[in-house]
Amino acid sequence: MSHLLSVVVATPAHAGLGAALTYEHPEVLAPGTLVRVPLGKREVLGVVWDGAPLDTGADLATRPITEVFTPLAPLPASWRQLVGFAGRYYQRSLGEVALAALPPQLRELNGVQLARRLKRQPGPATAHTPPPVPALSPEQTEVMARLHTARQPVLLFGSTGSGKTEVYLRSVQQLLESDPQAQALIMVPEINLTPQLEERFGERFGADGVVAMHSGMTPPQRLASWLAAHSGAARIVLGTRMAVLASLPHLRLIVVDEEHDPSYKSQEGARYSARDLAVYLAKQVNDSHPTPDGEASHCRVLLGSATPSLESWHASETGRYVRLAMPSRIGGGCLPRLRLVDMNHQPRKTLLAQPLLDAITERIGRGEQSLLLLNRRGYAPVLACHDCGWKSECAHCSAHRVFHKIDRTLRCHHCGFTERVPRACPACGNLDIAPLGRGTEQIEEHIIERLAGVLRPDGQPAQVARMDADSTRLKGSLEQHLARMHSGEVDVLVGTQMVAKGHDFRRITLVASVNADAALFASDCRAPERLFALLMQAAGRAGRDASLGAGSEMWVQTGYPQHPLFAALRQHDYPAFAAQELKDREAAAMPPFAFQALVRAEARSQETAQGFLNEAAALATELPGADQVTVFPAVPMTIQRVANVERAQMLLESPTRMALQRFLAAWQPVLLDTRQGPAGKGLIRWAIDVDPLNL
DNA sequence: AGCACGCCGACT
DNA sequence: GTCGGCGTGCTC
Repeated sequence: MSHLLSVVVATPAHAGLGAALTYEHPEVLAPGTLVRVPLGKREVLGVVWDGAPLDTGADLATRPITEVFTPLAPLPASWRQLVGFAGRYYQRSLGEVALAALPPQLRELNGVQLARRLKRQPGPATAHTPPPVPALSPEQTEVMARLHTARQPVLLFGSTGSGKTEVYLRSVQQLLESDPQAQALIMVPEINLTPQLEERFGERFGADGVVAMHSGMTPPQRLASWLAAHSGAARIVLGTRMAVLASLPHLRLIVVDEEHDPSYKSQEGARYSARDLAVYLAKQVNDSHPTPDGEASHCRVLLGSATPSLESWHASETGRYVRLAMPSRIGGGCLPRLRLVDMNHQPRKTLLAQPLLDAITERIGRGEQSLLLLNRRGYAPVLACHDCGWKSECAHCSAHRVFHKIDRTLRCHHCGFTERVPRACPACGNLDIAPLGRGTEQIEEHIIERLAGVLRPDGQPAQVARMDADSTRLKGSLEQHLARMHSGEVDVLVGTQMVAKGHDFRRITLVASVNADAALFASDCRAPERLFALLMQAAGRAGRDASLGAGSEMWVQTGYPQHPLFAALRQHDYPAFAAQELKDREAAAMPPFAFQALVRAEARSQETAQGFLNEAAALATELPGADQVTVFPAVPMTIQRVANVERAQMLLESPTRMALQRFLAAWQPVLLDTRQGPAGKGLIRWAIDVDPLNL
């Protein structure tokens, strides 16, 4: 006698298969069990899902499950609920989300190999002597006390340097001590930030119970971490957004550090927000373990930021989240003073204003470090001919190729197309072609020139370094850069936003944003919020050493010094900035007061891409929820063409999340049909992005 | 998504 | 004569 079971496999929503397939097996298997099943001519990894199979739909014979991964415990209910929710909410198939959440190597192993891997798991923890734990500040103590009683998600609003990490460490410590099984998940926005976090947690709790999870790990490492988390051996999981989809059977604490960071929103595959899923997951864990001793099994979420997302800030205003503030820097260090340079009063084409150069020079003489920020790598964003107006456009994208002086190339940052810089204008032969605008390479070159002859206290000439995606491409070179910075070898560091994030440089007393204006007037409604966060975060790099803090400064070069954003920045007043932004958002009916989704389409021609979207929209007017959803006409994306593919998008807006969700769910089959019909001819692909960050 | 089948151009 | 391009169709 065979039993019929629902099994989820990695099929995308457009494959025309149901959410789960039906297979047979001599025994009933618990939901969450990993299995290997035949699918067409191949064998794939699958997960037994909850609920009896629905009718198979077609009159196909059900096939038997090939193999059951018996040594592995079934994936927990909270994980299945999370995956189910993510699939529904972000409009992807269950199988796609479920299988993407598993370590890729799991697909390649059979049961025997897996059993071998499991045996290789580390044995009992080696003894660990915890280091002396620093005393908490009054603010930290207060926060720890209030954390304990909060039942909702907590927004930890703490300035840079206020000791948020110590609060995370203490929360983990209390958890591990109070519950011998409990697990904690700590997320950071970037891979770069995991090593230093791993070190801090390893030092405090012993390296045995700590594993990392991010896309920079090798497949065997990822499998090992995943297995350690799934078996419960790993008590602490540190990782990037993907870690929220790990299997953590005893999860009791989730920390989302720098919760405002857009990196938490995935930009391919299922476009999920790891921060939002973290909040959902904690709620799931709590709802599925309603134990009377609630306290012990309660799963907390802690969202930390000095500049929270407006979504989280709003939730903490309405009481959905509890807001706990830590306004002071540890050790009494103060936040840097803002110095605005009005570029209208500088000679035209000034790269770095004289007063800024003087301030940097002065610091070099004192043995202090400076940080120059510019969000453009390369030497100049465009190369242009003064005579005929030729510009270094990419042949395959609607974008300029960036001039990289170091290797004399023009590079497209979107498709990678690279050529040597032409000697003369390719259009008219004129020799007078010149860079337009500035990038990190140019700033580096310029500052080296301007600091010629400037000496450090030790009598050595000033050292300048550049840190961006180009200078850190090679393995280990990021670590090298950081080490040179920490050792004090470098006096001035020029870099893109990667230098603004998280790194704790002790001797920086000056941070300068070379050109902030592009972000000030971008059409995207989130641009000011991002700029504010970036500048605050950058400012946080300065004066971390309290003895130097008093003289630390944040310089901003701008053509619009009266912009209200700078007034709030001067006071380090995020609440004032957020209040103003939220007022504007409410008036404009933008998130978090409205809910959005984007449908994106790619085709060889713009007409095809837009035609598909507009046709699908025309067929959607009667769908459930349509009366509460505004569907805007399809428009070309900001960068319309990438690698010879035309891109269009369509914005959807609704005053309620529910209506938008209902509408999207009903619309998906329509989009699939449209894809098959005449309007879908020539379409390359399409995708839905719920709660998009970049419009 | 994979992996088949299927029908038209340049190679041993 | 075959190898191979990617267009359409199917998978419990």
